[in-house]
Amino acid sequence: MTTNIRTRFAPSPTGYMHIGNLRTALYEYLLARSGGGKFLLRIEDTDVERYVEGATEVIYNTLKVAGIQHDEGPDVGGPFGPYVQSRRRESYAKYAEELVDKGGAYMCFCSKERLDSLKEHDPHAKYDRACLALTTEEARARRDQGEGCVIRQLIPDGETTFRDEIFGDITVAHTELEDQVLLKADGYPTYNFANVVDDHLMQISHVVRGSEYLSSAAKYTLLYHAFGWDVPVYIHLPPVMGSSGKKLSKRLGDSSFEDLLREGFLPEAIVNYIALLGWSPGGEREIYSLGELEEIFGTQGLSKSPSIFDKVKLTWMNSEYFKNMDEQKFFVMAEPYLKDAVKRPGADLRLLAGMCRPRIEFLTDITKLLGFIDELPSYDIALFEHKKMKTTASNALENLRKVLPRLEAVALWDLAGIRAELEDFIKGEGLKNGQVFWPIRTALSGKESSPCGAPELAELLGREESLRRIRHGIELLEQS
RNA sequence: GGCCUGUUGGUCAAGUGGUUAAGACGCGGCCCUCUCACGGCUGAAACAGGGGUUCGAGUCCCCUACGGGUCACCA
Repeated sequence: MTTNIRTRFAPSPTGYMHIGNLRTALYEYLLARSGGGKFLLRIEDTDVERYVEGATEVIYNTLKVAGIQHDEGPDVGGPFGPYVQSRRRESYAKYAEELVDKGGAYMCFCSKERLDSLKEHDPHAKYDRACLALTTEEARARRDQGEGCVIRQLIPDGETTFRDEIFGDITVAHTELEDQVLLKADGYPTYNFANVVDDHLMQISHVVRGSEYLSSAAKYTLLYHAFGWDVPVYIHLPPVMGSSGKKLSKRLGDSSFEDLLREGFLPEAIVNYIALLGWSPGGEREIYSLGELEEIFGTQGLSKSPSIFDKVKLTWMNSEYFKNMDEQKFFVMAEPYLKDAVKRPGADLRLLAGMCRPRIEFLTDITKLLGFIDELPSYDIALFEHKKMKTTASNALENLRKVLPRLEAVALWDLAGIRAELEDFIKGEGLKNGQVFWPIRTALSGKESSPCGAPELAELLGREESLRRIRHGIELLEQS
């Protein structure tokens, strides 16, 4: 059994961390943690043209907020640095030379034009190996004279079989493979090369990446063989798709991690949701903290087929996180929204927080939920009619008129006092609860639903405001 | 187009030859109840199609269909 698990998240800094990327990072992190190993971050910035300013900050921040902390990386250091590929250039050149000497690669001087012309008749034509005819000495001499060149991998005859943890054994005939460029003319390595070299040097044991690399894996395997290095365990993840059925992307308007946070999703909920998107621990449980996931994660639960990102289910999970959250923590998070929604002095914000908690999917829902407290919305008297409550406009009016003086006479305006008075009234009149509670609740809130019932509303609003709203309700009913 | 690969309810998914094919989200109904929400119960809803192998196939094999990936001096 492997005990030295080392995984890595190796994004290229494009400035946009989509959910699929984050999930990959999460699985890499969980795999390392579940085996007591290390998780590292490596920035793959070998494409100078695509570099985006500030993009690495997005990566750091996303991982931090998600709680996916790396043990080694550009910002935290580590024994295998630097962890930024642009700062490891000499290393790639050195290994490329080594591979040339070992016969696993060769220099190529072909121009872009010549390469293009090869594809004129067949766009899928492979490089014709023209430069393979050169001896290494000839090639080096030309290069020393300043002629631009790239280094290409020499694909031998035959076929390669590699194993993927998810997909099993895959065999690829070498005729399908091209002598791909390993070192570009600008001296930078291609992803295909840098990845293999770095993964080896950083002693990565498990390579987790998107399944778009599956068809390249044979080439990487050949590279490891050519160097005489151990091949890591491959884990190719199927993609996360948007509701369009296409892979998640910024272009299609799919939300990034940061977008989701802005929309009000909790990082814990997002992490929990994406952990289960393409992986299952088995069993029926669905709510897991990051710490719990670290304990139970394993590659055997990984799915082979793509998954569609479902914001509706994520929304449900978000509300679950509010419901299960520590009371004080919820209050601290909700407080700004509560204060914004309810300006009335003396409002019991903790009580309100407790009411909102099981009723919200997002913190912003609080505003809608409590807006009626400061100001009674204008409402239609049709609200007083409720079939199930057995209320009509006329009996609502009648009951409100009757109960008003009773409420006016309540000595101590608190929940117990109000409730006792109302219950006594109902009993005395021989009515159903709803016939009294419903009209009062309606008059007090002006809404068809409220986060609490009539007595609670009355206490919340206070004697004066409550009586005022009930009188207003009576007036509305009288006018019709 | 070649090659690689996938396909269980609308969605996420369990299932590794014998099950009435779990569970969750969403949707419908009921209960609780002064509304809404929570909670509880419940319903509709799936093995892409066709051939094999087998006493027996969602599970193994083949073909077809549909989908995804890849074929760059991008990652």
